[in-house]
Amino acid sequence: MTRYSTFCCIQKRPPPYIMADAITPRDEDYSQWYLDVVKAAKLADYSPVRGCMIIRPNGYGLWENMQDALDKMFKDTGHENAYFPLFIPQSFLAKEAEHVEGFAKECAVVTHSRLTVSEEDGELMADPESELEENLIVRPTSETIIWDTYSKWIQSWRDLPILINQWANVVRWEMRTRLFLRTMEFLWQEGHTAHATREEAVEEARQMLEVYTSFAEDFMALPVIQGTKTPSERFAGAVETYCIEALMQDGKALQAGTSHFLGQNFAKAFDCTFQNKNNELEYVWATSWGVSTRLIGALIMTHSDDKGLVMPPRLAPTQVVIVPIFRNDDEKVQVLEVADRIRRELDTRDVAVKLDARESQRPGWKFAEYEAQGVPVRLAIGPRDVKNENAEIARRDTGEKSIVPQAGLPDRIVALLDEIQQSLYDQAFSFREEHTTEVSDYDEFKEVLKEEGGFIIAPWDGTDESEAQIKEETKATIRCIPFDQDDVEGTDLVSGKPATHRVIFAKAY
RNA sequence: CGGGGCGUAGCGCAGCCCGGUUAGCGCGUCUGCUUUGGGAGCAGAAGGUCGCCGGUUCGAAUCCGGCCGCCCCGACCA
Repeated sequence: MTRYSTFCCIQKRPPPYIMADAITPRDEDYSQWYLDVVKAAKLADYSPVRGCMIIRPNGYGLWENMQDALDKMFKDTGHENAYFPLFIPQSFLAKEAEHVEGFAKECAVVTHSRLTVSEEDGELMADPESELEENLIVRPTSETIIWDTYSKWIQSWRDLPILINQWANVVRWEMRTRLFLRTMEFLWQEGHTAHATREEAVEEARQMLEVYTSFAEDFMALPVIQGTKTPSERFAGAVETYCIEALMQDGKALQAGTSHFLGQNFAKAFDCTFQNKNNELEYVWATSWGVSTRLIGALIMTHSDDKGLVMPPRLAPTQVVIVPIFRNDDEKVQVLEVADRIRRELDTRDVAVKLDARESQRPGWKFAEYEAQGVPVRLAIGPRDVKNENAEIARRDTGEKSIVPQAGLPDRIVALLDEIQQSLYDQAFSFREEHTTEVSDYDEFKEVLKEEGGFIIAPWDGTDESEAQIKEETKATIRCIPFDQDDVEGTDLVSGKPATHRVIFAKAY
């Protein structure tokens, strides 16, 4: 159908030039590269409070698109949104033994309700008179307040299941923070469901892991491996934690989403029972599942390059930017007419398109700026293009540029966005394949870990001791036990005992 | 909590060792003209209680003491 299907590359990559926001190359300092990209792409800023971040419009736009896609998937699987409070009575957290142990060390505690001016030094201080009768904690996660509530909502099997999600912020007082990857306050969604049977709850937890997998792969272009967490990596209070694990460009693993089968632990802690069809009183079965703004960190570290952010088209707040080029008013009128016509055409095709007609910045500046910000496709239209009825297309992922006719441009762009989406996935998938190694002995394990990192598949005897020893000696942890394991061969790397599972080891974020 | 680094203009830094004109440079900002197909050029301008408190001194960004904050690397974690 498309008459002009051949892209002609008219120019190679431009030589490096001095950039306003220089980005440290990845192979020089990966950690600094990440911070430079976040800054150059205007995703986030540091806040006056250590460990917190200001999410800028570019970053928040990404999050909004993630929310839209996920929210639709949650609704399609029967969930409803609700909102539970930020403040939780301190006593609630103590009710589930493992849960309190897991979170007690990182809770922000509210002890007073007002400020007053000190008589001694005139400084503002918490008013001693206003000390709360019971401390409040800022939610690190909402299981406790939700199960307190569910215990009031649920009496009968007729009240089940409850399938609720909430979009919220949570606070975990972290020692060491990194923008998006680990911040003291972060945005997330947390699903909390209540079920009549164990089977149904397990099925729910597995279903939501599938939802996360689809989201990661189809929207983020992020290939992930599904599996189960080992007991040591399990969520505090869960019976089983399922996860999706992704591999970043530096060879480190990142947990991209978790889904927990909570058994009856929280039901017991909050006395949440129901009468079943046999007229027996039974504890409710639970799940919880979440993904956070950390996914933005995953997205950055999976696709971006030394020129800045690379966004997958399906999540990009701006998918196409049009940069007009002109030297005088005559050219301006002609160029903008064409540029705006193309903008409208793309708009009717539901392409998120932006025409940047600002005259305060020059075209070259805009090229660099949108590349740093990761906009998937750039169209440049100048006097030559008006005359020849062409446009210049540049794709962010490969840097490829081509001159194409204006006729049929919307179709071409829509197809190109899909192509870029797929190409990003393929590239990330190949990278993961190339950096996944199967080993059978400990020396080989250490060698691979040291030389190239990545995912290392190895036999494990299922004991905490082996896992702990390997972590102690190499810093690598078991990221997950992949699903569907039949015959497991080989022996544990350190104990030499017969393996019970083949697991994925990696250094992790 | 350990190790390292840093606080001087909106941002990035120099000056500090060896105290002494009016605290300087780059980027950015503002004005004007020329420019505009890969981060423009020239000319001019604005912008600072040198992190905070105290001490030494005729005189402190600089020396001394204390405090505070932030970033990076580790231990802990999504």
